[in-house]
Amino acid sequence: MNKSLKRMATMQRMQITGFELFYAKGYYNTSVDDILKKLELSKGAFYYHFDSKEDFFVQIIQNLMARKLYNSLIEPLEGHDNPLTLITKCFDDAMETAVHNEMDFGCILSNFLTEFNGKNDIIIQHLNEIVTVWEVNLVTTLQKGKLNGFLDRHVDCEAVATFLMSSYFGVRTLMVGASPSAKKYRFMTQLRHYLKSIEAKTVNT
Amino acid sequence: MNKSLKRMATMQRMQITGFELFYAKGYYNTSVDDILKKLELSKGAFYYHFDSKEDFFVQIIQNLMARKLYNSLIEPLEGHDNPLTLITKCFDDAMETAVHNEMDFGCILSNFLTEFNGKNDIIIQHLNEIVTVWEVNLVTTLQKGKLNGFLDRHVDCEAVATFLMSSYFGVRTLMVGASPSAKKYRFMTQLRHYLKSIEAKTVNT
DNA sequence: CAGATTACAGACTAGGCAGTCTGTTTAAGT
DNA sequence: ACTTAAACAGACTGCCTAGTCTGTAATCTG
Repeated sequence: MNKSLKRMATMQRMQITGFELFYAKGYYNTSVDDILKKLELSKGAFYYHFDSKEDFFVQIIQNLMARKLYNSLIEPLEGHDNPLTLITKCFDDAMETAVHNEMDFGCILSNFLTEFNGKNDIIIQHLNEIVTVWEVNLVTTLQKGKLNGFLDRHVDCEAVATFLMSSYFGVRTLMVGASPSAKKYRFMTQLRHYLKSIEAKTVNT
Repeated sequence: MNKSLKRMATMQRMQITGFELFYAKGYYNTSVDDILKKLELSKGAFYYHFDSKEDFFVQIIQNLMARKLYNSLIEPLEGHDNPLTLITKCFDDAMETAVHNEMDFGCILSNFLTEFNGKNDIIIQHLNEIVTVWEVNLVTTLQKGKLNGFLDRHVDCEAVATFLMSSYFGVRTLMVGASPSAKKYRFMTQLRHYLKSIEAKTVNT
């Protein structure tokens, strides 16, 4: 096997396992040794490939978390359909995996934002970058929807994006508690209510 | 000074300082020594009054967090006015302190729920108790509002409560990032939109 | 095949952690 | 004033943690 390929493969293996454990147990609550034990690798291997635990996590953000966000919350919004329909389906799908997945610990972004807030500004910056990517995409999608006549002309797309992100972060936190599917259902009914209120008024045409 | 009074006073001092540090730095990221250093007390004092760090935190939940939740999110909803107006003002006030307070690290409940999820079931149980108190109160307030003709007859009060709690948890997480006051403003405009959509339709009377 | 570089292994260090234990001071009761 | 228990002080233990360092096997290169 090519050397640089092997290097990439090992680094990716480490990042995937690291991501799983960090997500499940939290960054500060997961030791480098925990990750290495699961990988059956040694300290030497880890610090050969990464400068520090922090550097390791930053790379996980950029490689794995960014991709995950894109797949679940950005890519589903592409296309020229009604953005409100797309957003509804996108949120529904994202929450559905949470309902059926025992290993779901809430919204990845939201969890880590909470964990690092006030503790590690560098990591917070990297996380905020991803949040911004989502926000920008949401706003763009909404604005396009407005141009295409799906949204009411008076809606503030940035405000809608903030509200949508807030509610999604929050419901994912609530869903880790009891009866996630009931909470999902309740949430979705109200989300539809809200989205309907910013829909283009067909009466006006 | 009476002995039991002194005991209470010391325990309360410890809990207040512990709460501040836990909220700012997280439970797992705050050591008992950190708290004792700020208090200028010793290990002996701490373990004389509390069984363990966990026991200490559970008491903080029951004494300080429960009270804080009541003051900021439950008590303001009392009365026979329009619950939608009360909720709007309640959220606005709760977020306003966050805007002006440098030491705001998001919603206390939401932060700790995230931190302990999957790590400490006992503490999660105690936190969920408080969340339930909030939920029950919200639902009751909304139902009363429906009876009094402020809400549309068809609204699902439990779903509204879930949606409100979600959005509040989430926006508090978002607000710890950049430009909290702008986010607050955007959030509030959309919250009003949403609440208007579940208002009683005066046309029907 | 020789030598150089890569990709690890694992012992080790220094510091932090929750919790224990023994001792000392303070204050209440009599 | 003497006793007794409460309210601490602080050294100590055992364990965990991030990161270092030296050694070694595997692999590529000439």
